[in-house]
Amino acid sequence: MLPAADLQGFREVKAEILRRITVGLWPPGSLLPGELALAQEFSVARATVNRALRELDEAGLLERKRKAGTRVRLAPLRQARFEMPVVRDEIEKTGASYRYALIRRESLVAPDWLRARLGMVAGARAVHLICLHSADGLPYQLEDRWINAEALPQAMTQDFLDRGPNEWLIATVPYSEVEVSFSAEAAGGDEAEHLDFPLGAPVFRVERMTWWQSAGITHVTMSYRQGYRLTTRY
Amino acid sequence: MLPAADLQGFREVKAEILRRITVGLWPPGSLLPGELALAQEFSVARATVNRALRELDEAGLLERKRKAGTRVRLAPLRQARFEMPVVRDEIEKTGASYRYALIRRESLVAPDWLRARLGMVAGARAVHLICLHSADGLPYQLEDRWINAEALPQAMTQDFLDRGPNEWLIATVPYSEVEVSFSAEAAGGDEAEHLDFPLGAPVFRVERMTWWQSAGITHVTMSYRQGYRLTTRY
DNA sequence: CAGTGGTCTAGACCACAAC
DNA sequence: TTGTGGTCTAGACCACTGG
Repeated sequence: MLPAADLQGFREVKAEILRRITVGLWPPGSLLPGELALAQEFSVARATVNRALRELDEAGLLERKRKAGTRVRLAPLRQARFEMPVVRDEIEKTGASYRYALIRRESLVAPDWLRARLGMVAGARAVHLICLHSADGLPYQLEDRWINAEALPQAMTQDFLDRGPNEWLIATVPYSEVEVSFSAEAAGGDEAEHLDFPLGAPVFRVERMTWWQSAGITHVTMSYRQGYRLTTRY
Repeated sequence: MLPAADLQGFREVKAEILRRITVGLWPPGSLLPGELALAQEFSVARATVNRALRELDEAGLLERKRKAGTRVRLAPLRQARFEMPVVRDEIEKTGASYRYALIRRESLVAPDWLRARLGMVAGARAVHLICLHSADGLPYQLEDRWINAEALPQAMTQDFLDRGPNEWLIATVPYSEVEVSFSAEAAGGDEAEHLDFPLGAPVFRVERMTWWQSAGITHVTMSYRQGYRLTTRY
């Protein structure tokens, strides 16, 4: 091994370890030197090496076990991370003008499927909203939202005329547990009408449920305009 | 404030801080005490508080600036993280049997769109593969892959009959820069035929490009069987 | 049982940005 | 200028787990 120039911070240590993996010096499955050995080689404290290794582990490149040591993963864990901003920000970030419109608003007894998903009691009431978010006047996202009115009674008195329920919820519920899923579906009647799709055309849908303190808060289905792509790089 | 029971590790500190945010003690936009103050309150070292705050920051809940201090984000950054395992693992994890089949294999001059995407020179050759991955005999994923043969000449001599190009690439190219995107598209001829879709039906597509040391390696479009959903929780 | 990673501590210096 | 987070260090104890 070449004489190791002294590295400075955990970032450099991380980069050097990554380099050794990419050039094949530490092939998949191989055992890395212990933290102490690496710390001595790089002339840094063990905590510095630890942070570098921990971040590479979290990134899915390494596999660490006490006593067994640190190994390069045979198949690096492929994981993708997406930022999911509020629609308004997503649109305004592109320079387009944002417009919001409430299409339908109704207050009713929660349907069975919603009660099951959010864990609501029988007979519980819910607010149902349909909203359209547009970019430069063109339909961008159709939002079909249900809010648990037992958990959030304030939702009953909101008119949601000026801003979308998403923004209102974010400002109202401090923090929540979330489940998101993506899928491709055939456009239904509402989507066809408001997003200007042919009926049955492919729609990119994002479905999200959120809980707060173990109470189901809201369920939303967001359908995007044609050609929408969710992209990330890492 | 109630007398703070002494907390033990960074996880407990993190949980306590999260609790104070969720119950509204530290509302969105508010300024948290400094690391030193928190360390004293919880009777831990500043490094412990630092790690707790750093992780909450990475999770998108806090906003930290030198000199300005740590604030609760007005709108918590919503970010979703998805595990994207190799198809074989994804299928076998459900208990289903995995089957791989090579449908087409051709070696040709890279088309313009591919050259543009991967940064290949004019006239560069590429290997084009179409593969089907099945679960319990049912079509699960159709893979349409291009490999840059200039960057990976070994791809020319691989037959890809026994295992998918994805697994071969993972074992061959140590590490790469990746761009992933998700979209909903209308099923084309290949998809209709091999995934047993009606032509034009909605298909969930994942597109991925990878680079290694700034050389474009591969481009792949993966189309999933009907009903496929990508789900995550956080 | 012994080696490895996981975490904590106390103290320190520095960089940045608000004032 | 000065306060805050960002990071490093040296040392320590502990928990898990492989041999």
